[in-house]
Amino acid sequence: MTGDANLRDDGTGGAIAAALLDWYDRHARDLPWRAPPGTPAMDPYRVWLSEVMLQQTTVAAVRGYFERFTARWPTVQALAAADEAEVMAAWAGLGYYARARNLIACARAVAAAGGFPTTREGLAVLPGVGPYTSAAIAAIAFDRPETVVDGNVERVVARLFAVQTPLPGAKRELTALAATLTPTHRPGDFAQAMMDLGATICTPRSPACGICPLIHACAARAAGIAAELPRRAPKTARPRREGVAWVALSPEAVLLERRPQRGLLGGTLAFPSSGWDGSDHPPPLAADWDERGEVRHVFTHFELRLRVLTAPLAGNPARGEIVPRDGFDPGALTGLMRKVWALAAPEGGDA
DNA sequence: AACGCGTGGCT
DNA sequence: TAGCCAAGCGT
Repeated sequence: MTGDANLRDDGTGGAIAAALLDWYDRHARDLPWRAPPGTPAMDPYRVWLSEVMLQQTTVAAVRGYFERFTARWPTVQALAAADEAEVMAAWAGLGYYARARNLIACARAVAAAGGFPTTREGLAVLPGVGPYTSAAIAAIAFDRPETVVDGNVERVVARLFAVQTPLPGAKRELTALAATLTPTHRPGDFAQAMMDLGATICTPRSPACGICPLIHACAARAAGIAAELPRRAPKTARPRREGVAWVALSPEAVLLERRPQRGLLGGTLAFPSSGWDGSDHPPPLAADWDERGEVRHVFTHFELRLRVLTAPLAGNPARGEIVPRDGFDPGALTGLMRKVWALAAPEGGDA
């Protein structure tokens, strides 16, 4: 139960791993995709699915999606056989939709190969599986001593070693330092412990150093600069874009379209729109459009103000697809398009 | 090597 | 309110 077994005998690294694993045994968060501390290997499908969902996404946001996905598609074979539009609809609202497209491609490649690769190098070839995710699956699902470096680990390591180099340039340096800490025993628990520590104690703004299991090893704490690390290069301002969304509807149907596979909101279901994403379209329908208000939405690299117009759905639209109202689920829309629907819908948002 | 890519919670 | 940040990847 304690972290005293098979420690590396190279001094600091082993002692830090031991202290962290001991803390993890007592304080590991209870998460739907996680086995109890000490469990040697976890189902690679669940590890992969959760890790892809967690890319740049909070635990709170992922929980429900993970439960729904695993209930509906319990195995990678089931997911590989799923209809693409159904997977996109199930992913809708979670963001970064290239992940959903890569998820399908990855599931099909894995199912065709008869299972997941068991090494970091083999995993890193899969679509949507990069340096972080390949190391995480190798460590957590296959008990390999790989070093997992996400935003939490970068912060914890920058503080432990008082690294002053600003991110993202410090990435290589921090990865090398993190590797000196990785134990050969329980590498998956160690990786998850580092991320739990970063998420709950070694937090960005005001770290709870008073209850940190690594306080005696932390150079930044000793220097009184823990909250200032990691340093980051200044960010560029976020520009504002403007556009229009057209919602054509009748009592029986709504006009929707599938966005191009690549690019912004690629492959998702949307109302026809223009002027904000590089496109320049006329309205999909010649009509007397009614102004319903403005939606505000913040993307990673720009802020959007989208005017929402409605009109009766009649005649032959120049683009889009006429979808029956009883076959239209607003839950299958992205966050942005849900806001558009909330303004346009006759009864405050439900289909 | 930068940049494009969503969304929501917290301060 | 406006900014910051989150279990990153692909190009």
